[in-house]
Amino acid sequence: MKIGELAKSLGVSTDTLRYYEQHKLLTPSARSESGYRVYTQQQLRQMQFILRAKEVGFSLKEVQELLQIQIEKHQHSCEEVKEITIQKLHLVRTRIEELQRFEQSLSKLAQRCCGGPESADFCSILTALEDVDGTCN
Amino acid sequence: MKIGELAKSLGVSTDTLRYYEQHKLLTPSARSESGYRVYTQQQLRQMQFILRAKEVGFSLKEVQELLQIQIEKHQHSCEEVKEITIQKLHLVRTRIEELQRFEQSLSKLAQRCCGGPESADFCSILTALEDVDGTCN
DNA sequence: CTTGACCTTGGTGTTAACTCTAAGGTTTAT
DNA sequence: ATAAACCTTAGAGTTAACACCAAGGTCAAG
Ligand SMILES: [Zn+2]
Ligand SMILES: [Zn+2]
Ligand SMILES: [Zn+2]
Ligand SMILES: [Zn+2]
Repeated sequence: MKIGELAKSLGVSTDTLRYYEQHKLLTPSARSESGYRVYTQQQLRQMQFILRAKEVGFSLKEVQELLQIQIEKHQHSCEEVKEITIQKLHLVRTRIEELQRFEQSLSKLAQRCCGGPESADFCSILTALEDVDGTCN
Repeated sequence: MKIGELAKSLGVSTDTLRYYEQHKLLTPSARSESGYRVYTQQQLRQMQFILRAKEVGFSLKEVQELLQIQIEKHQHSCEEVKEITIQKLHLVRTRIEELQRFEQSLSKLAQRCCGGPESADFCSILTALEDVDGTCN
């Protein structure tokens, strides 16, 4: 398989594949005489692993860790894998909480504003942001 | 007020104030003879507005829009202000949903892995990521 | 009169995950 | 034989919101 074929079958760009190579996520199995990258089913499966891990929310850096473990499975433990997953989970939850605070504040602000066509001179969103005690939250 | 005093009273760095100036969020009211930035109560209030808007989740670009409106209030409508708020709200909600999907997937993965000290040869997290039908979600 | 704390400008560095460009070599089909 | 489609490399650009640095000017206190 050449890079374009692999890219097409995965729905990613050739740039992405070269980028992953640079970042040690996927190495072609060989080069052709003319220097073209050559991939096998093995690499296809590895890319599928990478893409699934990304879908689940792992960053490329984390995917790299997981890949390393997956490749040398018997030198690593379940504990290790679960640890990475749990850490990511905590991170995601923290971010969700932050965004939920934003959501609370924004929806309260929006509720109080009439949203009408009159001038914003007394807009409650603006006054909430202006006043020291503006109840933004 | 000089930049250091304003920074301290707001709990931000002087770098941040200069950055905001570059990005048209806050202009000092004047310069001293020696070229120092001079700020008044007016700028202090404007910075408080900016910081409150940021706390609520607005990006600096959005804050800039809001500031423009706040400064020329009577040339703008409640509708406009509410629109910006609602748009941000939608964006935040979309992001929350995405993260919640991540959370779902990750917690299911984590639940299925025993997390023990044995080798990861049969780790269910890895197999879920490997298999085409691995139930990652 | 000399520290030391403050101020100035302009510039680079950070993070993530690509995307795009330029300048050129290779393959395949017509 | 030539155009289209593919491939190569190295490097720059994107976004957000600053942080940090160098080289130098300014100001108050002791
Ligand atoms: Zn109104
Ligand atoms: Zn309003
Ligand atoms: Zn296990
Ligand atoms: Zn496991």
